[in-house]
Amino acid sequence: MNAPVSTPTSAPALTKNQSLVFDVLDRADAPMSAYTILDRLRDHGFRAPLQVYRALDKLLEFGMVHRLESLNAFVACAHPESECCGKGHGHGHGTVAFAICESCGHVSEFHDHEVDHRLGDWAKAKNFKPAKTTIEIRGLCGACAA
Amino acid sequence: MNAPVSTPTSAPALTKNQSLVFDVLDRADAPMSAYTILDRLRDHGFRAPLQVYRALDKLLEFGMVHRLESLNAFVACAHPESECCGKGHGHGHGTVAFAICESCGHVSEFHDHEVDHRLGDWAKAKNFKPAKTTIEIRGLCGACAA
DNA sequence: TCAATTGCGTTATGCTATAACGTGTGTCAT
DNA sequence: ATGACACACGTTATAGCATAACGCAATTGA
Ligand SMILES: [Zn+2]
Ligand SMILES: [Zn+2]
Ligand SMILES: [Zn+2]
Ligand SMILES: [Zn+2]
Repeated sequence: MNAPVSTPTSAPALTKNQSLVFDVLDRADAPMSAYTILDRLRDHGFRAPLQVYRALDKLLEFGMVHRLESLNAFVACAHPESECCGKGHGHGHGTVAFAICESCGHVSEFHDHEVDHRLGDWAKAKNFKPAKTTIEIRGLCGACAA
Repeated sequence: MNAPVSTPTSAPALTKNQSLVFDVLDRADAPMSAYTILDRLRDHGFRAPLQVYRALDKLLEFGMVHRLESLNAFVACAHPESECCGKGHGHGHGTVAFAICESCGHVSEFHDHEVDHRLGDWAKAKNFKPAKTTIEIRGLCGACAA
């Protein structure tokens, strides 16, 4: 009864907890910490941080959620469809960058091919094998800077 | 008696605590968490995390130390001398990137002009005002990948 | 001399993340 | 069927990272 429930879509089947966590993130208009997510889901039976962290781990693995390292918080993936650099695994995308407004909390997710390649070239030159790359720009969005 | 002690160098004068924290980081061959630094300095009278965090805040402000967001840890600045993009404030440097080996902990700090400008261009196009940019590549260094 | 500023030390607290245990439920080869 | 396995789940406890709030001491510069 705890197995993932398949859906008519092509996305990975999510369990109940995973769906609940994803829905909260997807509806949010700013990054959320695991504990904030937990509080939002108390009415749905969530009682402990691990319930959130376990769901987040899977959602991260599926590429449906991103972790913002500079905030210790999470956002639903919002990268544009039909991205370049698809790595074959369906929804997959290459390295992505985030612009985070420190005033309103809005996050813009984007991909820059050139940046990606520059960093890849550096790694190749140094014989470094990248596993995961984090790019986060903190600042003020257009609306808040005006 | 707690005022900064001036030195013969051009660097900002550091207080005793700031010097102790910086020395620990400068001698380390891997990033250190604030609590690890604290433990290293118990013999020098450090008793509480705030003593470390306050010193780190200043060292970050001086640009002598960097925070690795994906590790919640700190490293002494090791960017090459005579960098481009100097912003006028002496030691100052533009956005810097880190390659972090997940096996041996070694960190390489580098600056890539092209990446910097690409991200700057994106920001300009989106009317986003960057305050601080984080670039961290986690992976395996040449020695560990071999 | 009197504020304002800065650094310091201490205690307490809050936020973020994982360890370790056991349960239930599907899957699949035997 | 039945056992082994993988996986999701729930719970309690603990570990790791960071700051709030208080007061004191020294420096600086009106
Ligand atoms: Zn994405
Ligand atoms: Zn904003
Ligand atoms: Zn540096
Ligand atoms: Zn290494």
